Amino acid sequence: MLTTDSAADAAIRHRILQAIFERRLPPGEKLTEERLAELFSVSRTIVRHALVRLAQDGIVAQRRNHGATVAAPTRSETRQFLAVRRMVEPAIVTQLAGMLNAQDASRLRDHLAAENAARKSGDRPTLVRLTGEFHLLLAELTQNNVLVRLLTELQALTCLAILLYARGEHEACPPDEHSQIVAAIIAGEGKQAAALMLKHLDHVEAEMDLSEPAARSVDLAEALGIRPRKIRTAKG
Amino acid sequence: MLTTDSAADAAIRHRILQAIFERRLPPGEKLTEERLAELFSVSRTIVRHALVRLAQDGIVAQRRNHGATVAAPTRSETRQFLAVRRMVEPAIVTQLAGMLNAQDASRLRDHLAAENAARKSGDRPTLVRLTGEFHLLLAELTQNNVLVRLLTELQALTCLAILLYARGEHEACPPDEHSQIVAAIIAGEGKQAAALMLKHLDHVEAEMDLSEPAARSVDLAEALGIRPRKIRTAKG
DNA sequence: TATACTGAAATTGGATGCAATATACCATCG
DNA sequence: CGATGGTATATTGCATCCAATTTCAGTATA
Repeated sequence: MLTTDSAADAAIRHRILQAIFERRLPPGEKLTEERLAELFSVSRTIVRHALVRLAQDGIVAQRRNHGATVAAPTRSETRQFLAVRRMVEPAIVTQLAGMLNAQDASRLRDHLAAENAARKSGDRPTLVRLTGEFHLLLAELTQNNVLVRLLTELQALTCLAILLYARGEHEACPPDEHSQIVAAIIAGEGKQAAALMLKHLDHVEAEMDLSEPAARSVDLAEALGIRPRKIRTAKG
Repeated sequence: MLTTDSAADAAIRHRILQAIFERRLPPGEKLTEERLAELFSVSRTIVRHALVRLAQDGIVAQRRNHGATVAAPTRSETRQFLAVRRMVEPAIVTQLAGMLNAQDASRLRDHLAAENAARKSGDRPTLVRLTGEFHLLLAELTQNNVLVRLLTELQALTCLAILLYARGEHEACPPDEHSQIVAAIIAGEGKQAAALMLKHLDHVEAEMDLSEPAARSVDLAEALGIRPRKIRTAKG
């Protein structure tokens, strides 16, 4: 709205986001500039801009002289994302419960229908994408661009975190929680909707193992009483 | 944290943000790439990246082929920013009320002292900057990077909005509200802190005139029944 | 006098090229 | 056989360059 993008730039970012939502771009995946440039038939300049912007909101990580990779959020960061979501999303559904018109309600119902269809047909990638986009849809309905951008970012990052830290096989989002939330919103019961959303986010977090791993390889060496043997030899 | 910036890029963005906080860069100001490049003694490439990133989070507006200007949020957008702040900032102080250590408390007290000093000495630009940075400090104390980024953006945009829509001469933030909030946080009274923050944000909004202007020049032409006379003459 | 044209200057968008750095591979040595 | 060092390749970061577009000044015209 405020900015006029190069069309190609926006397209690249959208495709990368979609790929993340559908779990075809795993966290940590290298995003080589030239390779992307080929794939999208644009110059590296455009790709660079797209990557800078994705990096700006944390979707890709850029390390100097190492280029860009799909972000691999740490456990600590994941807890941060979810903390923010717990602040914002209950407030979103509270707001929606008081202002939803018929058309908005339809969009929500349609979305739930699409989720169920994907679940029944066993189309896993679509289901995962849709369950994620549910949260985006709620943000969109507030007509608040800041919220849309924020949730887009947080949803993508949560999606990546789930890939990294999910306990065993888990169903993207528990089946009927979305529909319960929608019901509360449409019924105008803001408090109830907020409570359900909070519980929902708790479930999302509970399905991940976010406890800090006790030891790292560094600690291992220490624990064994062995000093790392990589002694820096005289260099000059 | 996740990204390793070009030092110059980060410096440019920081300087621009500071200038906005201190109200030396008014909304709508043109940011010419080459001019910035000279000022910072870097190439346009670096400036471009900095501007893209600032545009990404709404601080500057980029219109295709028109370059970048400091953002001039509309009234509607301003209401959106404040809506998000009302969702997030009470939650922030609630969280802080339960986890603040002695060092954090000192930082808050020091900040209040600095604000008061600036107020007494009549150093207006510093006062304005500090009252804005108070909200950033709260975000920092949560040690949640997403919140820091979000608040940085929203604070800058609120600052710009105040310049555009303030009713008469107003004191950046009402004098003692910050100290009341800090007192509640340190006392561990989360509910109270949240309520005070909410009231504080209401005051910020109340000091602006955010009602939509009834008519625009566009409507004027229409209202008078005059078609814009710039009829495109045959071109080829 | 005010408005519409015209050409020049300024500015941006994007591509390309080069230097710096990291990665990968391979030979050498213990 | 594994580790180490060195070279070649690949990739990134950045500056510069060119085309496209806009803006501005000046001129002509009604």
